[in-house]
Amino acid sequence: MKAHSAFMDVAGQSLERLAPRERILTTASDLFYRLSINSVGIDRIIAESGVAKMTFYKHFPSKATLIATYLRDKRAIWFQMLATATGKPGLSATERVLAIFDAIDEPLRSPSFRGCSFARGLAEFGPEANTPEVQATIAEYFTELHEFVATLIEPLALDNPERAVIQILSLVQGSFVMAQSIPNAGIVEANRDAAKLLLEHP
Amino acid sequence: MKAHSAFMDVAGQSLERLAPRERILTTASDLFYRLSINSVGIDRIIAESGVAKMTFYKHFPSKATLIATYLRDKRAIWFQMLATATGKPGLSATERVLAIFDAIDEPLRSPSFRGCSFARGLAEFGPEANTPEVQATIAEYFTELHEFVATLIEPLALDNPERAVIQILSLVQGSFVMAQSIPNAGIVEANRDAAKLLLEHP
DNA sequence: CCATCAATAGACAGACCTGTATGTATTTGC
DNA sequence: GCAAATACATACAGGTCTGTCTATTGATGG
Repeated sequence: MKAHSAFMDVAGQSLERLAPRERILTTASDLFYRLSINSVGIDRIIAESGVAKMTFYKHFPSKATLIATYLRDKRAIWFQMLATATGKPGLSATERVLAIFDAIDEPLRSPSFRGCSFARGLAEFGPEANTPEVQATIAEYFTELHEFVATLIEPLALDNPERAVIQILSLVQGSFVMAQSIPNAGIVEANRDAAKLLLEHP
Repeated sequence: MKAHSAFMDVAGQSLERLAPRERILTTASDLFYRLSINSVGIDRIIAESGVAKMTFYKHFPSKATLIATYLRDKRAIWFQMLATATGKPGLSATERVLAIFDAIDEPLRSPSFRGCSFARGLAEFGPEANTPEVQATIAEYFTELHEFVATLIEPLALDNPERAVIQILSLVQGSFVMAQSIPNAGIVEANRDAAKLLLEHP
């Protein structure tokens, strides 16, 4: 199953030496995120990843499968990052929640930041779309994120934990949108302050 | 310039009796919002609005023009609603800000709610798109909304008014995203509570 | 009543879309 | 080194996309 041997001799464009499946996913991820999913065609992904069309369709039977795989990869990376940030030893329960904001601060300042892939996915593949695999992947992400934050908040023993979860999630998603519309402002800092107040206030 | 005479005799499907331009806009608005902009073609809008293709292109020289018009109409309706809600006489400065949440509560509970048209527009027409008219319309919306909230918050004479503006806007945009991902929850109520605390707390 | 303009119907161009088919070359495992 | 799997290039099918063109019908206003 391993696809590329050990040629670590020189640092080429990295993409050139990847296995076809990885080249496709890397290219698709870049294009889907920079532009949008519906506006990027299979032909372009095939051309830019330097892969034959039949190779593409061997790895991904349809574009919908590629999209779902793209989203699942994004989800894995994002939750990995979240788990690392919130799981650092020595943090208080409140600090674990606020660590979410610390973790997203830098990415959101990047000029290449284009928002939350899943909120954007929802914008393109809503309830009336005919892509159940994609819609299910998006729905699962939001459920999982909700549970993740609920678990973080639980030890705080708040009067209304569900309300706090909604507030934190809204501040996070709101940060993602705002970072695109008014860049270079202290958006995450402001919303971290808000989260802190909400968690500490009775 | 007037296009339809006065036949108010019977209440038909309302769309049938509108002038072509209005039929196009109504149909496009419905499809763009329910599905997405990129996934709805001109042909479908023409077919569903019951208009000839040349009539469409007479009123809207390109799809981009239609999109921009659609967004400008949405913006006008939305700001009209905001102005009405926040401008009611007898409200305190804080209540005026919170009136935003009161105003969005019901729409967000509707099963047909599909998020903020402009955040979704940003998802489809980002910095790398080749549709300057659309991108400019979206950017103007966010600037205007920012200014609107800043004006509402100004009389509160907060220590850090800009931070409060970001927080309120984030809670609003976050509400829009969350309402799609976990429907039927008290999202707006939770975020109204958050806004209240943020505004009243030092 | 007639000229003008708006709207209709429908064909068409050329590009792009997803997905398939047909061969050829290149790795890879044994 | 050789057989088998993998990836390559390319052409093609059938559909959809935006936008143009022609020709006809219908309403309006003087």
